[in-house]
Amino acid sequence: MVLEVKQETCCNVVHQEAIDSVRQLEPSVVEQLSESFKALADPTRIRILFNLSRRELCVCDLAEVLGMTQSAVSHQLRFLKALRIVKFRRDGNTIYYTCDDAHIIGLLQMALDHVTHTAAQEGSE
Amino acid sequence: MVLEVKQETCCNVVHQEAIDSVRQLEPSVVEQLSESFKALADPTRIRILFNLSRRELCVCDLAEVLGMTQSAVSHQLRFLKALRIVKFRRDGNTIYYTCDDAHIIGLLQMALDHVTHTAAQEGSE
DNA sequence: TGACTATGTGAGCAGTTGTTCATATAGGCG
DNA sequence: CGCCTATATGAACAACTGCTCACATAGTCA
Repeated sequence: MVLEVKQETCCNVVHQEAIDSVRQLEPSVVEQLSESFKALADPTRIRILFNLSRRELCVCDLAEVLGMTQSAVSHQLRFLKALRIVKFRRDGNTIYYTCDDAHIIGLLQMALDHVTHTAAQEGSE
Repeated sequence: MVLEVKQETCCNVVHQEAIDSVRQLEPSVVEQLSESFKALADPTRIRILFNLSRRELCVCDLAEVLGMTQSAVSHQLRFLKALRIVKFRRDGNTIYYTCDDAHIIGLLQMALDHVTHTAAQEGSE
């Protein structure tokens, strides 16, 4: 019988009590979390969501406001639609989008508050 | 003199008052926002930050807890260090990391509350 | 119906990301 | 010093992202 010298982990200084004490998040929860944050992890999507949380806009309006092509905006809206973060209604040829996802808007607002608050603080220091 | 038929925007149904009413975020603000969300937009980083917000852990501990290589964890910690989201202290060969970034922890907690709350709701419906 | 318009979408491409592998660094200890 | 260990890091690579371009779709209006 061979005495196995298992090098399972990167080192031997694993603090067992520390590891045991950690509450692990469920994989599905972690996935959902990262999905939410991914939606907000892009400047274009942040600007789209910020605008759509304040008023209904059609794709053209968004393209104009963001200074981007209609196609680029449409692709991002598709992404946000798939995550059910934005809603839309059709009026003739025009499609109006909105964002009433309280969760996403909450995250965005919280981060925005922090950034503007921090900036104001640094300005007064 | 040629009559220019400029097709500047994607269409002509741009709602001018809508566009004028939009308050645009400053580019630097948008960058800061997306930077924060990017930090949380990856399952590995979410798990690292969640653990480090609850207790101090060394790289080995994290690798063990996450079931990942020391190298992979170290690369992510480097990323989080660059954003000043995690702090560390050296004790001999061992380096202990923590996360006391209230902003990031707040975002993570808010999203976590929403996910677990939503899951609980759906379970009871 | 047919021309026109607003939006959607697939392919392609450059840039980014997250990991692995091999190796470097840096402290501890004999 | 020399060897061991914990961590850091550069290169490489596959996967993913966000955009552009060309074209498809679907509604309007004559």
